Amino acid sequence: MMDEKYFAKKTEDKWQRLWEENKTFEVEFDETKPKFFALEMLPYPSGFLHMGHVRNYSIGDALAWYKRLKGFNVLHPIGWDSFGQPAEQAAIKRGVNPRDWTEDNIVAMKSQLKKLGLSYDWRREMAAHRPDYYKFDQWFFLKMYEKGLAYKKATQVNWCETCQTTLSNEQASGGICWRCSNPTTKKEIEQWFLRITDYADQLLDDMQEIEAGWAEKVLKRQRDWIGRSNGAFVEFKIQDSTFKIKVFTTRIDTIYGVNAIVVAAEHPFIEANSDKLSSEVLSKIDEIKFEKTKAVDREVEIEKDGIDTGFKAVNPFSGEEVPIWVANYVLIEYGTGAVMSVPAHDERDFEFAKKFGLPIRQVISEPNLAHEHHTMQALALSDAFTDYGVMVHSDDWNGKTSEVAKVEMAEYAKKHGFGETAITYRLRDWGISRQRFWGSPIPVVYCNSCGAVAEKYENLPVELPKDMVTEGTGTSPLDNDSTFVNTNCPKCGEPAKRETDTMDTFVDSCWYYFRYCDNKNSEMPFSPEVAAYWTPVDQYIGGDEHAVMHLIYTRFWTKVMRDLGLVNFNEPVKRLLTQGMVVGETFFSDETGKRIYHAPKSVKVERDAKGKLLGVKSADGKPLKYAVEKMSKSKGNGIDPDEMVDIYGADASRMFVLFAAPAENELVWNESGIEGTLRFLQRIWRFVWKWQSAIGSRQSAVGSEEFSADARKLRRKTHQTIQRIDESLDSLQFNTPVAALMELSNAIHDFRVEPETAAKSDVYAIREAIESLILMLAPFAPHTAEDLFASLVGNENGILANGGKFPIYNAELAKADEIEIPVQINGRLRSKVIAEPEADNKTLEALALADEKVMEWTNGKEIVKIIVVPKRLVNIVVKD
RNA sequence: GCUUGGGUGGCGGAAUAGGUAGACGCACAGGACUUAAAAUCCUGUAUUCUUCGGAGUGUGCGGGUUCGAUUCCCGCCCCAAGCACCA
Repeated sequence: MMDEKYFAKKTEDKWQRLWEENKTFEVEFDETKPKFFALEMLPYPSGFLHMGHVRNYSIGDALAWYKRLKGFNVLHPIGWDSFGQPAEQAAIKRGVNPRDWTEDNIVAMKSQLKKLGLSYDWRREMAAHRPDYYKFDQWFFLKMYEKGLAYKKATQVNWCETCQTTLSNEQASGGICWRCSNPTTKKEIEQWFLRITDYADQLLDDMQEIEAGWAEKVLKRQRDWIGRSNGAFVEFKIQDSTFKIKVFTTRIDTIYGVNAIVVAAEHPFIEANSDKLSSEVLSKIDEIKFEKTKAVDREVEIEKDGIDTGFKAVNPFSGEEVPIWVANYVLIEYGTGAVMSVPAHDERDFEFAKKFGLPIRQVISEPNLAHEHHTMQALALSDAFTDYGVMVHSDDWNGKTSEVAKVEMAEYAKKHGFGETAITYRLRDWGISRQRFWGSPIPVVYCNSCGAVAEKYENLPVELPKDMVTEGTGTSPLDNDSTFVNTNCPKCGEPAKRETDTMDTFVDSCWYYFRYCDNKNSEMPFSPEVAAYWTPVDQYIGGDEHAVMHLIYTRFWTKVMRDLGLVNFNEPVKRLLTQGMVVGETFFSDETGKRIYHAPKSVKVERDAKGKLLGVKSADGKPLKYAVEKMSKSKGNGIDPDEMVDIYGADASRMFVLFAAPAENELVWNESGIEGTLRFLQRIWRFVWKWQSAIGSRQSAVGSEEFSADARKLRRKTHQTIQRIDESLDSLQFNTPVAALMELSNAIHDFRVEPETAAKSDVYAIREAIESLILMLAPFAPHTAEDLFASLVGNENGILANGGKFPIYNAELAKADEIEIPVQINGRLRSKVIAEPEADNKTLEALALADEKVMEWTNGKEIVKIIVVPKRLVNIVVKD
């Protein structure tokens, strides 16, 4: 029997228990059913949930419920991205084992997730730090090693002194460590790489398969990240030297305008010729290098700087001699580390030439000015002309367009052996070596006679030592564990040493969701047959901070898996929803600027009679400043989901998170709104309490019996709502369906019929409305929906166990008996008339003209024109 | 600077194959019930004027197209996020 009042905790405890007992959300591979894979980005087990998680999982859970009600076999799993630095740092700081720390955190967070009542199939849980999972990180590594996709090379890497680790280019973007925000430096080290650049073109080209389901901003960032550009290499000979300098250019058509060759300070030409350079030049080069290693303040643009080396290069097209400069604006990492400077047609070169007084010669002209440029020696340019145009001052090429010349000049260069067309990328190979303990060991052994040897598959996993190994400085912690390091060569059996670097944690998240399909498999990462049913992911949900790293790596990994024959598609994720951040309100003291008040409830908010915010004061009456910031523990503006669930219940909390803003928008947390969703749940509860016995005792079918006008109106609202919510959920809108549910609840409330006196048809209409409402409530407030459904149908097993389905929309019932047609005079609303929904234009026109208010406006005026839009409006155009 | 989003009441947000702007919720105000409070219920709430019937103004700003523009076009302003010497 249901309680008269809604007790969230009681209801939620009950259904969380029942779901577990009944294995409600456990799903199996079943080819007879259509599948749906709903996936949220897996959490790092920090130990506590934050509101970003709650939002992420509420969205995913709503979708999973919706798809279940629509008859899909829904795979909705969760796992743990449990390798990585926080565990290691916590271990160092507190002297605990990172494994224990991680496992404890998982236990804590799992109970928080369960309190939210999320509909996961918990049997499929995975955790990256457990050997049964990372065994297959290693398996994949070996496969890639065999295929030449994993390789080791000595390289300058980004190094963070504070974190004592290497960082990928992405993680050290802008010379700043992504984790600790301190400046990074460079260090020469032997590192393992994955050849993601082999897949650069596919990563770009396959985007067309997913562009319908991914936000453009994400694809754009990936495109920029890969940074493919089509151009050419050109070699410049050096006067009095056998050395040549190769440059990359996308504008070979501008080559007659070259005024200098400019190289990066780190370019090998400098190293090779350092003995011939003056001390002035060498010290300038050192200065440039030094400036680069300093912390880069991104707000300030670095001024261009450089020096003439005194060497001369020869332009292979014109034969002209140009000076060779070293400058700080040329990047060693991109292209060849050397550029041809064409100030007339490149903004950077223009700025540089202006500063150092180098000649500027225009060789591309706007088509209509080409003749003028031919006859005149030079036109003063105030800016670089970077558009395509017509060639001038370019010998035999004069008069050709840039587009034509680009192709022909590259061919010419190739024919004469000093160049060729080329494509360059910003994307670098992915360095996966980390000098850390808490990661998946790279399964390679170094043998004195055999060199680097792959570990055998049967020896996987290469397990981490049980105890935390003490931190070394600058070397891998595992170096200090002799039992781990010392092994035998898998090839010759002689004593050998293990690789002690571990893998970047982004490796773990590349393929974790495939593991959900088949997480008990000990032979393979997953069975290709089972994965073929569940994957690709139908809907992925997560923050857009993963737009480049995780989402590019996992797309790459999928393509590798495809080439290994594990999957038969190119793209792992059909649709991606990038949810907005949850931000908190923070209050500052006006006097000191310090953050002093955290919980919004501990401040006094002053408003005027209309509710407009006048100011915020502390409990003791001092004025406070207000700001919106990313929620975090340290800022004290975070909301503890546990606390929220205790006060309002999981259902009201989850529902509010979905209702408060569209999923992609930033959500400024404001607690007062939750009470609205709680009130809504209580109201539905009251409906069911009030009507359950009437519905139960008189639930006979209604046949030809006439429905009252009000009952027809309610049924209309019910069916309109069904259609609306179905469409919204299908297009991943979660805020508007909640509003629609509230509207339906308002309609039920306005249906003023009492159970004792209700006609059979009224009970039928009420039952239809309430039952539909409850079924459509399930994605948002599953516990409450389950309980109400059980009470209503008198079956304690709830919606899914009773085969509950999303209600069926009936277009006939949704149609109105009569509709209100606005009537405009000269485009301004003046009156409304009531008409049959099917009324034709003539009828509507006549109705409008006969309307009293309309006649007041048309009286004595000439009617110029009447526009009738069927079912929508009538507009009468009049003239005085 | 470039790119991508976005500017609608006191607040979060609805509504665009061009057709009643402000759904739904919050907040606020008044009322009913109550000894009182909470809960619940009723009413109001863009804005100005009003003879209380209505009338004018209003979706960042300025133009345009149209019977009609939050929606389409042109030119601006502002905000947010991302990228940033990629040759």
